[in-house]
Amino acid sequence: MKYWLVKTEPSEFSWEDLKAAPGQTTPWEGVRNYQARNYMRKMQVGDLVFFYHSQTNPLAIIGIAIVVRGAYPDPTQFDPSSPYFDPQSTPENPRWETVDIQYQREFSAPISLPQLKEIPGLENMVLLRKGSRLSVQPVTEREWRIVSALRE
DNA sequence: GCCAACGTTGGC
DNA sequence: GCCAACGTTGGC
Repeated sequence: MKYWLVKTEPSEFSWEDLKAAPGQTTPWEGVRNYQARNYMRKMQVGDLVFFYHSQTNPLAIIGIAIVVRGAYPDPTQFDPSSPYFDPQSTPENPRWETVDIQYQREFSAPISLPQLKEIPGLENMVLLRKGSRLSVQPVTEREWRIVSALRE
């Protein structure tokens, strides 16, 4: 099993949206970055995912989701009415993929970015690296244990 | 709203 | 294949 972190602007798709989704499950659509896509390709059913809110207050990890379906072509790339439409992508040769994630648990309180920066052992976490913009990131097992131990 | 960091595009 | 220009992300 592997561990991951996904970033989202809550004005686009929030933790509350995930909880309210049918089956508390959503396709993680709209990722249009090759590195992030490549990580999604490595995601397997049962992998755990930190859910992080960006561009908001507080900047924080809110809870944990679980991968319930591994990578498959992101349907929004074929939909001309979608903001994620990619005219260069075809069903025969799709460029972008998505995974399905499901709500797993919510932390008793969000773990904020400033707080994470204080915690020994997280110095190399991708989220905390300067200029890191990756919206889908790997988390090491050790980082996962340190962060999840901060909350019930 | 600013701006640093990063990714992508396209001329050459 | 280089790299300047441009667009986007995201913390502050």
